[in-house]
Amino acid sequence: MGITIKDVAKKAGVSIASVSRVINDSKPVAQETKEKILKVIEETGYKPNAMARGLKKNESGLIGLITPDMQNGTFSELVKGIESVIEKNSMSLIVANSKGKIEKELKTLHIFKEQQLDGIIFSGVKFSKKHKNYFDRYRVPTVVVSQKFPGSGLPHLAPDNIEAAKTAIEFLIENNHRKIAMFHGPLYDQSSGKERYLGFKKALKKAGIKENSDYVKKADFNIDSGYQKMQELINEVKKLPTAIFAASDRIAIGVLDCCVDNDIKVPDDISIIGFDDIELATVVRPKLTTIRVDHVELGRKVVEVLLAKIKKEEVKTECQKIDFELIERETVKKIN
Amino acid sequence: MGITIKDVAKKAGVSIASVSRVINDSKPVAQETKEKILKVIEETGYKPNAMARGLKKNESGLIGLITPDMQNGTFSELVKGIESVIEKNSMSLIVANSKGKIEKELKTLHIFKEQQLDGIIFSGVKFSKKHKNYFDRYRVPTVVVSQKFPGSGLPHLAPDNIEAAKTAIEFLIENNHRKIAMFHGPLYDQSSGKERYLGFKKALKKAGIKENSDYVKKADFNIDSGYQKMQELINEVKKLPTAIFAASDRIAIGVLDCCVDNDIKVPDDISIIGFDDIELATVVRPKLTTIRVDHVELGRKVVEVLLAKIKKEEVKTECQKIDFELIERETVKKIN
DNA sequence: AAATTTTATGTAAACGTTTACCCGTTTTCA
DNA sequence: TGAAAACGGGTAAACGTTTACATAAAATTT
Repeated sequence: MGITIKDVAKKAGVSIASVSRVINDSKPVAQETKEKILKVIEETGYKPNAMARGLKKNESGLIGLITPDMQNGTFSELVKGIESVIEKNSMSLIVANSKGKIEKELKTLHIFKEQQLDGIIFSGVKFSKKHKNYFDRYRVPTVVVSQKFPGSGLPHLAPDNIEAAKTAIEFLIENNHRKIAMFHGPLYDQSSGKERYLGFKKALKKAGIKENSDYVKKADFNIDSGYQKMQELINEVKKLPTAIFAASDRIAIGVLDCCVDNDIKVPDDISIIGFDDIELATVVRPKLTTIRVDHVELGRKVVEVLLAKIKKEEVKTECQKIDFELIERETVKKIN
Repeated sequence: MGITIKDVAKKAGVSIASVSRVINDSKPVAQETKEKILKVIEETGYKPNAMARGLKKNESGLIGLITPDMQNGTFSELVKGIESVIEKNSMSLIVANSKGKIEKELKTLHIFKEQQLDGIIFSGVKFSKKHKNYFDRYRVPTVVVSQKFPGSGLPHLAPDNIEAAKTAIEFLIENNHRKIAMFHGPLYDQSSGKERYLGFKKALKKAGIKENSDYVKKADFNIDSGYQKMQELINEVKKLPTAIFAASDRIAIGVLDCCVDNDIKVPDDISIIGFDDIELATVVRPKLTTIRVDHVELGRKVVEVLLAKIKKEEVKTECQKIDFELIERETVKKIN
């Protein structure tokens, strides 16, 4: 079928060893021979078979990414970052969408194991016993992104959610907001949702503001959920807060929608601040003030850590922090 | 290092052939032996090495997707469709982002070739001589998605852009719009941009409306470009059209933005209709009337065709059409 | 009961690489 | 000039599978 190293060797009148040596330049080969071989490779369009090579060298040149959600908006940035460094090392990326289902995650991990992936970038929602079993059993180099999985022993990169949330709230406080609501995400242990909530509490405490439990709601990270929670808030509460901190831009946009439908003016009647800075944030009117996390950089760093782990370098398992930045747009009112 | 078929065989006291047979159940094995082997596999957590298998069977279980843009909004739907059927066949998906750069595309194709991918889903912007050379030389099963590449001889799936565009325009005409503008995309031969433009012309002709060349502009498929072209239109033209057909939702949203900034009311002063139905379309206010293309289905069908091609079944190279649907929302005014 | 078929299993040769090991030439240097 | 070192390149053994072929045992037929 395809052209193999043997064909090249024969055509060039050398041994396969020599061909292999020039391909990988793993050992010196006489200039003349080298050129002969290169020419044949050029002519025949020979490409080494990665499976054979992988079998021999025990590496596949493949990195796998497991994500709960490709719709996410931050996903494509993350991948951009990942690809940029993966490519430099001439590896390829396999993506799999787990939809947040543990079963799907585990299944994908199995496939990845079979495919002999060199490393895995794991972005899950929850870290279960089953995950732990898996990672303990098959020791594929893995790094976790975004979420924290305590007890996994896996290195882990994420923005400093606590600090970032604190920054958002402090911004509101600086602008004289006192009645601040928060719509946080699911509160799994050490999840980004929880951390953002912690940051919220911390900032409030520091400013000596008492948390009002009527103003705190759990949402899922999507638009509909944001809308729904806002509607609940409007129905339940006598006096609306002056500002709402949403744990994601999607939630924030749902809130915004709901305000429009209820004739609540943003930011005049109520201020909103989001998290992530996805594309939607600039498309919506008024444009969303939010916390921007550099997911391209996140992607890059993740792969760097992963590569280090693959090379068996020592890698610290604590969280590495990614930069964030408050992006001031149009949804926060400066109160006098 | 890892557990191999040999280890399993030894532990179970059988030959590796038997183990292989129960893994693939390629030949009958006595119930008793089978159970013994299965037990050992269970205990050891043995996973067959896909590289070794691939080397032998000459297939990798990998499908590659080359896309110019993962940011696209339709991308994640496409992948969802692709994954759903890929998964059923226990294969995996490799994605690569070409950013529309031919060099990157070619490079990726080379990597895919090395990795012995079983098939390629190619979504490019332009089909060059170099692409042709490539596909002629390495005959990897490939199907093209979205764009049409005349002369490539590759099977190809896409929505019926001409009909879809025609439907959009006819909807405007039914609602008594006569002065209709179009912001189309790049007009490469048989590109989706061109086809949508053709549909526009066709509908106009059928209704006996003369095309006004001042109203036709080339945009790129993004928000900024839509904004810019709209601004040009406003500056250049004495009398604005009553409706604008944008070749993508992103263009449409740029137009919408520009209208807001110029105090043009949508849809009262001007109507807008988009194409794709990405998430943004429902987030923007007023919500965008658009042509929805079922990209999940597109993804599914693409893989089905690809799988057929991999199995060397005869596949027609003509375009296969994907359903579309006009989604009426809030940006088109019904004129009396 | 012998001859035949069926069934279950094992043996060994591929698949296309990389690489340890070997050997013959040439160069270097005392 | 001869011994040692350096160099270039070949041979063959792995890597972990699948599978054609062979063979022994069991089941079936005559």
